Amino acid sequence: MMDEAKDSGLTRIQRRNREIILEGALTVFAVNGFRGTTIDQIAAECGLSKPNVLYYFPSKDEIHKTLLTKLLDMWLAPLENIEPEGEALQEVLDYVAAKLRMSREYPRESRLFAYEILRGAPHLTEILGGRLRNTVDDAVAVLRGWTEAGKLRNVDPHHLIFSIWSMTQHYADFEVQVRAVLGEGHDPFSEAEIFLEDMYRRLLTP
Amino acid sequence: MMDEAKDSGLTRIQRRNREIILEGALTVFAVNGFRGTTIDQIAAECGLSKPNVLYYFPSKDEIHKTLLTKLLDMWLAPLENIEPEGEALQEVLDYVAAKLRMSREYPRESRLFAYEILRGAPHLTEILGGRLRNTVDDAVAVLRGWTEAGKLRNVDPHHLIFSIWSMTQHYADFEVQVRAVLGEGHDPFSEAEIFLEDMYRRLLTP
DNA sequence: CCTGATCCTGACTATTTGGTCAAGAATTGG
DNA sequence: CCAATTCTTGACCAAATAGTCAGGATCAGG
Repeated sequence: MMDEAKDSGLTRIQRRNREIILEGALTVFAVNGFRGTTIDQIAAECGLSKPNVLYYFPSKDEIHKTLLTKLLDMWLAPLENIEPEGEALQEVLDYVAAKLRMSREYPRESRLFAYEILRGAPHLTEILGGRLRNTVDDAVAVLRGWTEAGKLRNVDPHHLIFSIWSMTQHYADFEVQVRAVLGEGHDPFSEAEIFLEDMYRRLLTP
Repeated sequence: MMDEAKDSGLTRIQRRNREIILEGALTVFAVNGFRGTTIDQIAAECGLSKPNVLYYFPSKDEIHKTLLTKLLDMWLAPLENIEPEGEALQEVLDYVAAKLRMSREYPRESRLFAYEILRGAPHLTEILGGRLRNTVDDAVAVLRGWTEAGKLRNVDPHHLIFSIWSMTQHYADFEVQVRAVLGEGHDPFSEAEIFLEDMYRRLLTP
């Protein structure tokens, strides 16, 4: 077997089963967290035997790390897609909307990261201070540029980003609470969309 | 031994040791979550033996539940302290500030709740739909009143509350991330205080 | 259809962990 | 100062859990 790039050295079956395992593991980790998840649960979730799961991944740790790094791109993409040449306010509003949409469509990913950060991010330490920080720094620079050009009201760009993260992810991570408080007959996400658009428009319009 | 109210039926030693255990358990649960915490860790944290911990509480579950219910009052107090007769905007700003201060001073409590909600809140189900929801409903009514009286700009009161919760608790729950992104030389909480005051003032001023 | 490689699993081990218990140590009240 | 009560713990148990392994099933290429 040759050892080309990334996935190329893998059998069809390997590719498929690794995918199945990551998919199932994501579901279980998102509900129970790392420590609360057992390999048996993952195996059951994907309809494989436990030894079979461990045939494709050497350990529970490895499954978890693989998931986190694999999903980080997706999670950071909207921030990287901010277009410095775009219309400032609209770019931010688009980012907020994109982030909220991700919380709605990928709540498992949101929870996976939430659990990991809560634990102190043992599997993400380098990334937090490295790639993530760089990405944020870039975005911060763009925001500052817009502010200096008078296109945005002057607010602390770091905390602006934190606010967007926390508010959008809240609807995925704390969904139980949100639903309990709202009761029946609410669509948290579409209400949030309206609220957030209004909020950031008001906050950032010069 | 007679069985009067709450704590009264307890020895001095019982009161003291239960307190020590809850204190130590809070520290450990806040870092590792429920499933990630072992009774041994709790025992070590408080300098007691494991059987001794289990002499004062029948199970790990019970320690956790006791902590959650005990701390819920504290956690909800600021929301209950909103004064309908007060000056609307200032009341909300005070609430935000109080909530942020709690994140700074009681990060363990914040994380304890965050972990619990993330898990789906098995130890808080009744409370979420009961007491919490009522408290929020009351606050929502007050906010609506202020809005109708023209004292606050018209925003969805539920989502206003969610936004305050998520943004303030973010600084406790996701502290690792916040610090990694900001780097050295920042005081996240005092920066957040400025940002949040500005944000909510702007959002809510009619 | 044959053979070597890949895939899969039942049975197993070692460790961790929640919880028990009997017996000794300390404390309390009379 | 004595006895009853309360407190503490070493030793233990049963269940859960991460991970192993030998051998059988399946598959891909020739």
